[in-house]
Amino acid sequence: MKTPEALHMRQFASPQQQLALTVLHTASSMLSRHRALLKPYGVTPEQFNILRILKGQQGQPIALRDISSRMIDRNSNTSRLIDKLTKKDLVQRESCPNDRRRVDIVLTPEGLHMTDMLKNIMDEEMSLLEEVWPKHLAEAAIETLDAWNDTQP
Amino acid sequence: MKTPEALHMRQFASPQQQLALTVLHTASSMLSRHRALLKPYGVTPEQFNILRILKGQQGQPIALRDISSRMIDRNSNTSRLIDKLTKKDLVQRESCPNDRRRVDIVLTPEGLHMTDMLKNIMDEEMSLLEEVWPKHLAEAAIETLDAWNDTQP
DNA sequence: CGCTTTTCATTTTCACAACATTTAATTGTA
DNA sequence: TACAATTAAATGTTGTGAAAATGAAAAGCG
Repeated sequence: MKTPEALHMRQFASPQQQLALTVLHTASSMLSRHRALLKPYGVTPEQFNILRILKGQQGQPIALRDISSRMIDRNSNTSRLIDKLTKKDLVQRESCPNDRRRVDIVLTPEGLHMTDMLKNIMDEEMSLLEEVWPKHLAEAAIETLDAWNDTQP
Repeated sequence: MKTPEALHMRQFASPQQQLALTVLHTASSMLSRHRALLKPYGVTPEQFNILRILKGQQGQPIALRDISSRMIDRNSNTSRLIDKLTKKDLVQRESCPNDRRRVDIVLTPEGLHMTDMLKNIMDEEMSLLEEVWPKHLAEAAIETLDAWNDTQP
């Protein structure tokens, strides 16, 4: 269902305002799908975001603070999310010898396995997008949205 | 900051996947701004969403159920959000004579006043988008995103 | 050195989302 | 008409995001 229909809005103040609402609505809808896809595995999209970042580290430890700064949602409570992942034995905290304030995080073997599996599921979901969005239109939309993101600190 | 820089991602699996992450990141960033803008008035974006829907009704009552169906985030607990707004005397519950299960919601005069003020603030915020997004690019991005939304129920 | 400031992680508080259950009213149907 | 099924809203519980407060360690500086 397209955004105007979904929000029961016949007309918008401007195309720019309509795009803003469309972005918010689309993100909410995508996130719902991701949540449902990951749910059977007891992992939330926010937790998967962390797993994905850790996988990108290829075994190299990364400080909690640096995980936070790379997350889609900057303000989430990373400490608590790491707690959850630790309880599931997917990640492990390690003390950082040269700076005792820091806490390094690494994937456990089990966490790596889980991440690989979830990544397959999410990649499959993402590949559906390729049938909906022609490459050049996707690239154009990225440029448009990032033009705004670039005005933000 | 553009999305790849913000997420510290050098490259993406596909432009489509990059767009998905860009949409999620943009929405999160926009919502943060809205939250901060509305905060001085003790209203959250979710609550403002309801106020905006009610204003669109132009004084005509609307059932709680119909508010839910028009919200950007479909999953929110509208009953409780209405509670918050009622406590602030911004909206009022009214019994619906032809169906006593339903509860009609209307803006109070104070709520209308508050909504007008907040709408001005949000419209000003939205007008900044007009400087960033040329009209035709905004229209193109809307079409692209809604092509995906249209595949969703 | 000693002191303040900054940085990093955790904890806390509040608001909302997710999901299940409950209560009440209406509809459908034998 | 009786009664089950459905619908609407409220409520209870748990988890989580947002933002601020707290505590501990390091850095900066007179």
